[in-house]
Amino acid sequence: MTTIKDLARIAGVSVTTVSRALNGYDDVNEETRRKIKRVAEEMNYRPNVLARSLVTKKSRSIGVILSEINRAGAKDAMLYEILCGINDRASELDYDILLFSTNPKKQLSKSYSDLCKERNVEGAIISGLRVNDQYLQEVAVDTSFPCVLIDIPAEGNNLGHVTTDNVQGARMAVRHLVELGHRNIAMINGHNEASVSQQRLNGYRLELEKHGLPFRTELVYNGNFSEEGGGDAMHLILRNHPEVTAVFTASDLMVLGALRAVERSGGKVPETISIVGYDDIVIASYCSPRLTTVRQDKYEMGYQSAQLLIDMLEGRNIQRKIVLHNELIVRESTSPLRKSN
Amino acid sequence: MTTIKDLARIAGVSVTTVSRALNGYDDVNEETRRKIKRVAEEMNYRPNVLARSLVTKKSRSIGVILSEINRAGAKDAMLYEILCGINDRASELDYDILLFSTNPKKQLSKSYSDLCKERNVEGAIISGLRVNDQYLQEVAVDTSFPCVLIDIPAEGNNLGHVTTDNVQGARMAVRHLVELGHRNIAMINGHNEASVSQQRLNGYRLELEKHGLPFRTELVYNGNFSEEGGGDAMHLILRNHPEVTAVFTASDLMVLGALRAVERSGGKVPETISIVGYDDIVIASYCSPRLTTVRQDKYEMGYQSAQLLIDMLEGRNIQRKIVLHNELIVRESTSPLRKSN
DNA sequence: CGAAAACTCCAAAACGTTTCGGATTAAAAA
DNA sequence: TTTTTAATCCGAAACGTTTTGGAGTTTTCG
Repeated sequence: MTTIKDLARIAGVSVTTVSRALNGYDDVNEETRRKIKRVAEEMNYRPNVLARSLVTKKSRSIGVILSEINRAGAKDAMLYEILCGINDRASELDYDILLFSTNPKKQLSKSYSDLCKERNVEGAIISGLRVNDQYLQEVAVDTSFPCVLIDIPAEGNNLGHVTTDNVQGARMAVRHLVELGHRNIAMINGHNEASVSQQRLNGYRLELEKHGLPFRTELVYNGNFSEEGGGDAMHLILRNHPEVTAVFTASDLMVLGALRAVERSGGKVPETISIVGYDDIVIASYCSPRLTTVRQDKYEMGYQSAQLLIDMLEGRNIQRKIVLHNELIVRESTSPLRKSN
Repeated sequence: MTTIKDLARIAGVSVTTVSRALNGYDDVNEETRRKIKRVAEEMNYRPNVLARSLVTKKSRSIGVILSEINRAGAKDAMLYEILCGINDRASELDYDILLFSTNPKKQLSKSYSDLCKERNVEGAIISGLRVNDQYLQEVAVDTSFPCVLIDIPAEGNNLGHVTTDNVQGARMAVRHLVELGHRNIAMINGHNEASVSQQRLNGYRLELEKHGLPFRTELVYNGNFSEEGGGDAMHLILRNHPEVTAVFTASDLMVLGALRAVERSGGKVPETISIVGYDDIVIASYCSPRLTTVRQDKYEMGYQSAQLLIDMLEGRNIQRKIVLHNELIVRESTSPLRKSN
């Protein structure tokens, strides 16, 4: 590897001058600069980022912490799309991405922020934390490290936050069902430690009340955001609440499980029961029936996260909270209430 | 940030001793070591990886170059699963992952290997390159940089290579169709610049010949690995070759498009035409009909890539070529040839 | 008891950059 | 002509580690 010293020697100038020439300072003669650039080109010189970062304290890299990035995630590909967005924007702005995984072993010995500091990333984007994760406290307290959280509301000095409007999303879903004539609408939620669950539940309640329908806690089941959990929840709903003709589900993945449960019980979607999901994952438009769902733009969430974090890193003072809108996609898993129900 | 100097000062020893104590050298008194460790703990000391790497020349990080990591990839989530595998193994072995994207702009100004050298990764895993990519030459010539290629056969000093047995996979698919009674079997392939396409085509031909069936080039269409391309190819097959009763397709994604084309033409899968896909992407088991396909273990490919690269980095002399087996998954998109065809 | 060996420790150099504070020379102004 | 100013350049320090090559003690052994 050729270093800046080699360049200096060959070009017959000092190391300082090479550095300043290559970095575009204006106290170097244009002719000298040209010569240095030529030599650098010829010798295929690449500055060593480690050395540079060591002195400038800027690594131009950001950490991406995706909790539970595992094969199961392939089903909804949510993390993938978020990652794509982050990657695209970061790369446009010439930042590199360090991917941190958090396997259980590490989690015990090293906190995320230690991980980040050690690796000299300038900031981090974090997704998939539960609201009671200990790291949240850590990050909120330690204001020295810039973070952007995805789908976790948190205030703090060096904290940013991007999410979608989950209340609005849930309301759209419920309104759609109400407009189709449904009155007994259950909900399959994720789990209580997810901020999005709390918000979607809230939206569900608000929209019901707006239409003068009672909010009944016994109609809300948690499916833990998993296919299996969704199936179990649906099973309970069918068994315990035969009056229910529609259910709002907090993720498409859970709908997939619910679909099976309905089938097993001899019912049919949407004929005997309407379901609206959340996320608009890829499978949603390929499975049968195709899912009516609330689309979240995961890619955009990633893209905006990267933008926000880098804005923060570079000292631009902008809105630290970004809320994206959702969109209701009507497909085949919902239909008007039939008299026969 | 507390540095090693701070520790030395507080602990009352030299910087050297702190370094050696923390790194487990045995020329430091156990009592001294304990004290140093205690101080380090108290001051929440984290070694600066930049500084360390600068002198050791080891960054304990690997680059992952996924060409075309974009939202479209969410459909098959292949890259995601590969990435998961890489991530899991790398993290188990305590390596960090630097994610490199290759947008067209950068590609022109900087080659992958420059990118890697500049960023001081010790080696790279590369996926998604076409066999005629200029970087392949680059990488084959420049033996100084350890690389593992996924699905690209290449020999070289510092080169590793993991793939699945595409010939065998294709043969299984075709044999399955033959055993179902089909005689006129078309193929929808990817594109000619993909190594896997070449191999699958080869497997298709070999298996046909084994069963005494003619290999007819006019029955092979390229669908460019895209849903749309698969649809177009299927359209042509249906129009030009009404005798065809089964098609082997080089990716599930293309099957999805083909399914639509069949539907538009008034046919039905598998009743009027049988299709077997490749990859076993997530959608394959959710779409309708569920896809008979050749499963590749993408996660394992990633996992093995990481293992192989790190073996190479750490000087272990092992087999540089890893070929995983595929598995035929029979679902609903294939059925025995009917007399009515 | 003296020499060798073992045990602890450390100063300084090195890694490849950037940056600070001038120094030298040439051009412009007085 | 002398003084300012502008244009170029450079030496040395700094970033936070690891490593080299010893040096000073203490222990062991003949």
